[in-house]
Amino acid sequence: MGDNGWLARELRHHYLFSALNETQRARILSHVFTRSFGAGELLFSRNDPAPSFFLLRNGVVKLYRVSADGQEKIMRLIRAGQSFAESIMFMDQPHYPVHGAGVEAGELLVIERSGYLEMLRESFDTCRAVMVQMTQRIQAHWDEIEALTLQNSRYRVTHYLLSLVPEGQRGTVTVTLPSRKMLIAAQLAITPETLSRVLRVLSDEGLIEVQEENIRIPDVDSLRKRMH
Amino acid sequence: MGDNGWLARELRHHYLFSALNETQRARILSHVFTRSFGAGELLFSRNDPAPSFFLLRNGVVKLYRVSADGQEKIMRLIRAGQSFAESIMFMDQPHYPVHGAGVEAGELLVIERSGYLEMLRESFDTCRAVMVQMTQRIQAHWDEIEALTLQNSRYRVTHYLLSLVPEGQRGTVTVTLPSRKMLIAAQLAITPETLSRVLRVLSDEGLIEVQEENIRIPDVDSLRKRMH
DNA sequence: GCGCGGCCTTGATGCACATCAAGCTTGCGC
DNA sequence: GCGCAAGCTTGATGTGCATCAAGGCCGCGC
Repeated sequence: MGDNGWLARELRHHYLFSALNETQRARILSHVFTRSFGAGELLFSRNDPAPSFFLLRNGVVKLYRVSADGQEKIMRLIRAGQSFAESIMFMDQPHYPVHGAGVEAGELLVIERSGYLEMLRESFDTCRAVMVQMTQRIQAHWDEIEALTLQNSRYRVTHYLLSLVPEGQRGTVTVTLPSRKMLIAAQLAITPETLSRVLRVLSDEGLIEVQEENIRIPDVDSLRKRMH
Repeated sequence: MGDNGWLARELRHHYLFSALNETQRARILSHVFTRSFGAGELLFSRNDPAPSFFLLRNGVVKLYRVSADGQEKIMRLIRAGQSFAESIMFMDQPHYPVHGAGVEAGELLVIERSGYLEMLRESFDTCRAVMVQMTQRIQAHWDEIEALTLQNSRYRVTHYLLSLVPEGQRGTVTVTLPSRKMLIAAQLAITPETLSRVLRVLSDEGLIEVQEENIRIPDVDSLRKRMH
């Protein structure tokens, strides 16, 4: 991409690169380029051959699947600083397992699988960092599968709201929904109508107060107690 | 464990150990012991501190979560030769994220996290093998989340039946359900009643023939075509 | 200004699956 | 043999969420 100085500096703080030494990091730059995209632009389709994975610099990206009848489920919403599709590195026939598309225009780093993989061989610490990430991803999936099978929509919405509350916060908190309600519904695997209704019920019960995309939670603990 | 000769021989064929050299494999044995368990016996609970992961030698183990009202969702059913809970290796506060219990009595190898982790540092190939496994697990989770959100019970049951058909097989196949129908239902996140009814419908449509736990599929392709 | 499309809400209706309940079969202990 | 429990099936009923439909609000282009 030409201007490699700040790129190297930027990469230093991401777990995929932080454990590499300067030589390695310099070497990897030849396998990296940037790409910008618009809102709604398709980045890759499910089952496309996957030569690269990505690091999002700014904007928002959705990873999603589509059912036979066109319904869409967002598997993950990517925000600035997050990497995605790393796992294609460890497939022997790398293909993207989901669709990827822009939600808000932005720019991403495209990292070539083969080059990075070679680098991995030399850095156990980076290997370990990748595995830590994958483990966290697996945990998240289990939580989601649990929520989908063992819990109802009220639980899922409440759980989501609580996930927006800063760690360790108690008492009264105001959170801001990080995206349009439609997108949130698609993540929680409910319809926008249901999301709207659940928020209504919660606010009728005095557990939350909805003001546009700002949600005031008078008491985090009592919300947590009444998830079911 | 004393009798280490066959143990070393047994381990050689498992991906967690196959890339290690003899010295390493010998060294790891001091971090491994066996444990036998009965049907229904609890092996570990969700949130227990997790010093070890496991390799199942024989019997069947279920990994599951339980909802507030006692409903049980089987996250994974482990069979002889499979390892599980490896991912606790990469948590900084290792705790089991699910319950584990015997389904059919058997015996498992208990592998200490710390010892194995040290070994990993020395073998990129093993690292890579672990990452490949984790990647496959992640794929499977995405498929499951998709099935839970985008597909109905008929699809899930059909998909499950087709997963029992040997790779590349076409035409007429007979598969045997690998466990009691209750357990299968708990994996597919449906009730035994619904499973029973779906099988009934499929067999009324001539797509399958049910004979106890043996299921004859006259034509794999037409079953695949009529999943929805 | 006005019209239009996207997003959100609210209500009426529908449907897939769960729940509840009863009956059947099989295996096991006595 | 009998009684009993576990697993499976089938039918009747219930319910949570989706679907369908309509209306309000807001931003944008004309």
